[in-house]
Amino acid sequence: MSNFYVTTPIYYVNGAPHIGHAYTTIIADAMARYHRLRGDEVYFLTGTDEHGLKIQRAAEARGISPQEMVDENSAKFRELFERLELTHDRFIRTTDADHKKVVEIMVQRLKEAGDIYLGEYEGWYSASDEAYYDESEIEDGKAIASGSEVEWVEEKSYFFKLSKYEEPLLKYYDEHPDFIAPKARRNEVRSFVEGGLRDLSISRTTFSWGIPMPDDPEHVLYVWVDALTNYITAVGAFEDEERFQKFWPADIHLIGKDILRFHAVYWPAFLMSAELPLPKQVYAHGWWTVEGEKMSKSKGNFVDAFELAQEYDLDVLRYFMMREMPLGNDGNFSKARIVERNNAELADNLGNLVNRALSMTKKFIGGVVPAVAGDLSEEADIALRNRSIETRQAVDAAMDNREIHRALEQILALSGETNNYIQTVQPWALNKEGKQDRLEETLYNSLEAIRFVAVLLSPFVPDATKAILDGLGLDDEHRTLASLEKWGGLPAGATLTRPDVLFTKLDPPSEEEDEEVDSKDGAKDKKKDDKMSKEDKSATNLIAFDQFLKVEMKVARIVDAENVEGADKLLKVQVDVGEESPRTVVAGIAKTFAPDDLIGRRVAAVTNLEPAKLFGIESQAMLLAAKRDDGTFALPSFPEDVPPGTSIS
RNA sequence: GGCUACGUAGCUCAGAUGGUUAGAGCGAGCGGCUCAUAUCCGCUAGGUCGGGGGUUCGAUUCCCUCCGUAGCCA
Repeated sequence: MSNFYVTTPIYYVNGAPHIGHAYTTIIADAMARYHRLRGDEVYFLTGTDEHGLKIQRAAEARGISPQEMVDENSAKFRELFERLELTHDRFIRTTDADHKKVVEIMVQRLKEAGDIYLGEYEGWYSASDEAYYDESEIEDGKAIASGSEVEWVEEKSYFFKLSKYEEPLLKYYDEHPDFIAPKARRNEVRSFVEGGLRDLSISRTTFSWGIPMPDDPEHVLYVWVDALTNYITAVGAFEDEERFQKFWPADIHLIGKDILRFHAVYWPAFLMSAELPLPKQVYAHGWWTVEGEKMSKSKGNFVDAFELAQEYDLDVLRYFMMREMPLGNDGNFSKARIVERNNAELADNLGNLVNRALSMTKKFIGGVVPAVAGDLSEEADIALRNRSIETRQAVDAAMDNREIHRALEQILALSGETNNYIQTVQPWALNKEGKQDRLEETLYNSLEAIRFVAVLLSPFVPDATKAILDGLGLDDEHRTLASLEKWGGLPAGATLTRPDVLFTKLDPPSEEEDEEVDSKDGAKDKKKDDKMSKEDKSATNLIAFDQFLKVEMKVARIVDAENVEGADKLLKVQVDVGEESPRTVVAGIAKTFAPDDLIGRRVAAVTNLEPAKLFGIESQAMLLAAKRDDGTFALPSFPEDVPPGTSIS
């Protein structure tokens, strides 16, 4: 048993939570739950970052106090995390009293180390980006990168001697190869630090919504000292030494890759200066694209986290996010993929496994977990047992390596293996043959394997697995990782209750929906408008003119035609569409036309269709024809004076 | 422009410190079972392992170069 401390970033409360916030926090939650299952003492921290000029201005604009504003916005995050059934131990806010106190002490420490001095800061500043820009990054009074307005600002500022920590940081990275993960990120940070570090401005006088600089309240602390310090506030820094010892350093700071530098450079430097231990790992995860496109304000395709939670079952959402995307990679949030994984892996594989095993137990032996001899002798039984125990170990290893997707892969593979086992031992046949003892053995083994699956999966898919474990009549003791060290932990005698459908199958998105998403351009309007117009269109079956323009149609002269062997409907046709050589087209009109009827005719062809293979022949275009009710075809024809390749519109 | 990754079956990805027939899941095709949520099981598919060059007895795995993609930096 050990301790495990996991953090998410604290989220800036200047907007509504989106999919990225949900993702990070869900991962942290799964890690926390997993370690609890392992018997570790866990502390899971998340929260909100609430100071800064942006907030101050937004509050002014609304005519409310900054505090009111952040209370309101922070509540949204808290509410979201409740909706997502997350199990954080604390939701910290940078406006919390204890946090302010710790920040002050932290600054004091940095000062005592001689790492803070008063200087002058000037430059082009964008309030909305909260960033200074170099002269070269400005055009027409706007930041090129973000397009936001900049103003020339000169102010006194306290600086942190970041430059002093260049060497110590590099040394630390080299001595702790896992400190920054994934590896590619480590290289990135390393080369950034190697390029030289400038001292860091840590205070501002241009706004007041923040924690005042100790001994100089004209200044408020600028974001990073304030925000990053939350990680130690929550575990009792400078306050509860015992607790602090227990959980600090954190095992993992989970972050998005956009804030890597702050966590992998500034934060460790602050901690070195304050003579505190550094976190064991900073892990930068990737971003979700949405249906293949980057999320961005300009595209208006931000996925609102509440909508997400409403649209999908929580278990499915969690499972999908963690299974689909290796931590550290980018991933694509696509409805089709969610449906696929839900249906194939959760509903068909696992859901059906549980259902079939429980119903057999009920039907064949009265729904009570049978008592069986402890020793396994059948090969299939032994294989299933070994596989279960190996899976437990593999999942453990995967979690230590932060390979959540692998862990899930392993667990679902065990579910598949259990389906396989049932297929092999065929309890229904044993029942028919009256082989009662063997029947009970096989059912017991199936149920025990299901217990392994459900326990292992419980940190990731909490609700459905709870239903399974409840169904097996298990007490808490039999739901721990420790209870999976040996096979046979499922207590006999419990009466099973079959849970309701665990995972509802979802309908795959229609092609229409797919296309709509694909063709979604920069429309910044709300989705509602979007949906409306789409509905209108689909209702009347209209397509936009530009959609029509995508179809390339040409006059095609048929130069040759022959029957396709083995296919009574198909003709292999060579058509001249004004290109160097004729194209091969496979057309389904053999029942109406004999090859000889066609040669020389000028017809219409779609020439930019994806090639398709029919009976091994690649069809490089499509002939247009009218299909009569009786299934025969009529071809259009063009006069002799229209050359092949003439475009039709 | 510099740096760092990556480019493997239709799709999503594994993998090899260089060595017999390069793997999985999904999709597709075929066959089987019937306990079950039209579920489950088995078999099949032949992908120049981005292009070219080099090192080597042997490279998809090492090196160089080119092309493409992504990230970081300027």
